[in-house]
Amino acid sequence: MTEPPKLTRNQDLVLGCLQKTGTPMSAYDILGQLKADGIKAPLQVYRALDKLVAAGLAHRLESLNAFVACAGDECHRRGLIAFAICETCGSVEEFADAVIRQRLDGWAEESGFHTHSATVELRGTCAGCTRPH
Amino acid sequence: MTEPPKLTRNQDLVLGCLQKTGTPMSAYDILGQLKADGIKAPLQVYRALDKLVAAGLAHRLESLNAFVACAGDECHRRGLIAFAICETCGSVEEFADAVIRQRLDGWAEESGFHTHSATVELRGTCAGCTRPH
DNA sequence: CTGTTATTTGTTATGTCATAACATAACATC
DNA sequence: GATGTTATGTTATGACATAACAAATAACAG
Ligand SMILES: [Zn+2]
Ligand SMILES: [Zn+2]
Ligand SMILES: [Zn+2]
Ligand SMILES: [Zn+2]
Repeated sequence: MTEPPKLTRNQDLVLGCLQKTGTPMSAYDILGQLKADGIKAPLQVYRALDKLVAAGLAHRLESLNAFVACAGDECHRRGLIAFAICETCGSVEEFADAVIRQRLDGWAEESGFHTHSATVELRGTCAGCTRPH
Repeated sequence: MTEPPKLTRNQDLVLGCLQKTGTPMSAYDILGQLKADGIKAPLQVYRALDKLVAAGLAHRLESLNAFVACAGDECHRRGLIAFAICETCGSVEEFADAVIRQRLDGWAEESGFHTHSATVELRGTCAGCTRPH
């Protein structure tokens, strides 16, 4: 449905790093990992992240000031995504809920608010960390 | 219903500053405003903010890395609050939606996720800024 | 009142996240 | 190959947040 974004070298490196790690990373975490690949300055990372986020290939977690590769299990790239972030193991689950979206849209409509973007993030403990084995 | 928290001097100064301004302020914004009152270091502000947020008298806006006084119109201090942040005028509206809360709780229940805190923030343009006059 | 404990405050230094500004290189398209 | 556009490299700086320790103050039992 969406076009292949054709990543540049830096974008590819940054996305690969996020995917390999699987859990949220700060831009400086990524920078540290990619020193060997010639990435030397924060801006190189932030610029790549901007594009990846815009393309829906990565997400910014506002409550963490960090980034994570899109899980992409379902085609959620249109519409509101929620994140559940485990504070113990760092895992992130993405889920989309049409009802939540509908309620937020409904509130906006009633209030005359024009939404540009929405953030829905849960912080807590994931199932795996609650029952250790 | 909840007891009067009995604010300390610094907490009172910081809350007053937030209330007077009405729109989100960073800790350093507050610091700048309160230099005259003897507040000299970021930590004094952050410590006061921690307590105010814990008491529900102020809120942290994750997507802004900033803080705002609680609007407190309704007794929303128990349960999930959503924020609509105008990117034009900086105004913030708080609202609580039981259905959203229920959906998030439902997802958590199904997934075995134990939620410690939730963030719901909309960024966009408020009614006043959409229709200027 | 007095000693003990817990909380709050003051202060310095440092750590972490993000962007401004400007120069250069790569790439497309005519 | 000139031109406009996008991506990069680099240095410096700005913005947000906390560590660590010392001093003052509040709370409270004896
Ligand atoms: Zn995703
Ligand atoms: Zn976990
Ligand atoms: Zn509130
Ligand atoms: Zn507005």
